[in-house]
Amino acid sequence: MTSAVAHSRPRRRRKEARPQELTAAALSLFVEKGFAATRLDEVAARAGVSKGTLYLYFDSKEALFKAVIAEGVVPVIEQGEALLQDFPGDPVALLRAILFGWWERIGNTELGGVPKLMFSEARNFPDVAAYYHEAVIHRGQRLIRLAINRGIEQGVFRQVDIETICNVLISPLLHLALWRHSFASCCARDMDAERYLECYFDMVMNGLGAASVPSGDPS
Amino acid sequence: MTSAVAHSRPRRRRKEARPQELTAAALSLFVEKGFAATRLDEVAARAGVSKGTLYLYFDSKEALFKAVIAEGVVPVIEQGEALLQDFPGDPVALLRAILFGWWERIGNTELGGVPKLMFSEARNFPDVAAYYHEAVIHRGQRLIRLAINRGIEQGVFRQVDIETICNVLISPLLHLALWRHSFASCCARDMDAERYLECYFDMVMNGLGAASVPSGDPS
DNA sequence: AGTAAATTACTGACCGGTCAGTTAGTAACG
DNA sequence: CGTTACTAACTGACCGGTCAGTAATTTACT
Repeated sequence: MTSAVAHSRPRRRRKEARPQELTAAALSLFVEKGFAATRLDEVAARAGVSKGTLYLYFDSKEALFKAVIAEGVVPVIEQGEALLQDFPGDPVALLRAILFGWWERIGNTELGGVPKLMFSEARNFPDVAAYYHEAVIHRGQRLIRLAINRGIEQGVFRQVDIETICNVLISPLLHLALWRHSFASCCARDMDAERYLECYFDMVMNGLGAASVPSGDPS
Repeated sequence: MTSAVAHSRPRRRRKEARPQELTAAALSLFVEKGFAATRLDEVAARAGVSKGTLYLYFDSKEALFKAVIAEGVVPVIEQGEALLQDFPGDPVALLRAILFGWWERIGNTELGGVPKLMFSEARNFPDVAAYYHEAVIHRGQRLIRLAINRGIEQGVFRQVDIETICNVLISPLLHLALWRHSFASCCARDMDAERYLECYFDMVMNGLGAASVPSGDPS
């Protein structure tokens, strides 16, 4: 972050930093108000520039959308792949690290609004959807699949339909993230995230036939 | 006899049937293209009337949205409540009937697009969201909760956080429905529903500590 | 019966606001 | 000076909502 300077907003020339600032502003607003409801004037304003400037760096609103994903979510997937690569612990701990890692780095952050965005807009922007599917979903599924596979090989998990189960396993996390970015704001009685996650992981481990490990707090 | 103009449609007056026809058309289009992207001209056209007529029956686009829910989803919830009332079988069969019933009557029909609609638009239309939460979500949660409770009382299910687990249980079904109305259209081969449901219910039953079908699991 | 008057379901052109995208021009550098 | 990052005013399509008018149907009267 650049130190905030004069309020009078002198024109600044910061070609290097602009794209990052714009995608950050766009992520916030997309998550907050939805893609369609976000005006590009707002995105530009929040990034401290005019709408014209935005168009110097991105060809269209859709291109900005794609950039938000590429800068925001994809790096987290890469972190996950690195984690899998050299993970020391047992399969239960690995699976836990992946699922709770998803929650910590995506679900429980501003990025948690991205799945909602994607479900909402996939039909309207098939190109973006295809990119997201390839760069995020597919790779995320692979992460979980490999972790479960490792567990089955070691006899820690029972035999399951690996290909399918990764989608089942991620569902409750997605659900919680979707909830937070939709109904949560209009329902006093909220889902308690901590309780939800505990209940969820307990359920998953029982479902996989692994003795439920009394879990320390994530983070 | 070249009666020149051969006008298109003769005007028909069908006051009774209109609201139903309009909500049906609206459901199709909302599910197909999303709420924001659906133009009221289209809805009217599909129902065989003009946009002006639509406004004779509904005050606004939002009112039409609410009517779509009230006519489409709420009756199914009521069916579920009737099912619970006088269900003959054991808790496992009851829970199965509720969850698979949801899939058959909502997830696997046109109504399966409604959850996506709601997650997408809840923030933009808090009134509709509040109505949906009260008339659908809350009552749906109650159904599952009662079924699980019955299972615990009879010692068929293990002790779990009932309040929380109903949200976990419904997640994979929601996920599948969301998928079908978003990425499915842009990803050639993905998510076989039957296989998914089988894997899902097997997981749920193991997670609840009830031996599903096959494995001679002790205790 | 016929037919005129009254009622009501319906139409479609129109309005006003919104917003993605453009461009002519301005300020900040070297 | 020239180049370039940037701005602000602009455009044009789009769409929710309106309303003056029209066609279908019923009622009233002969």
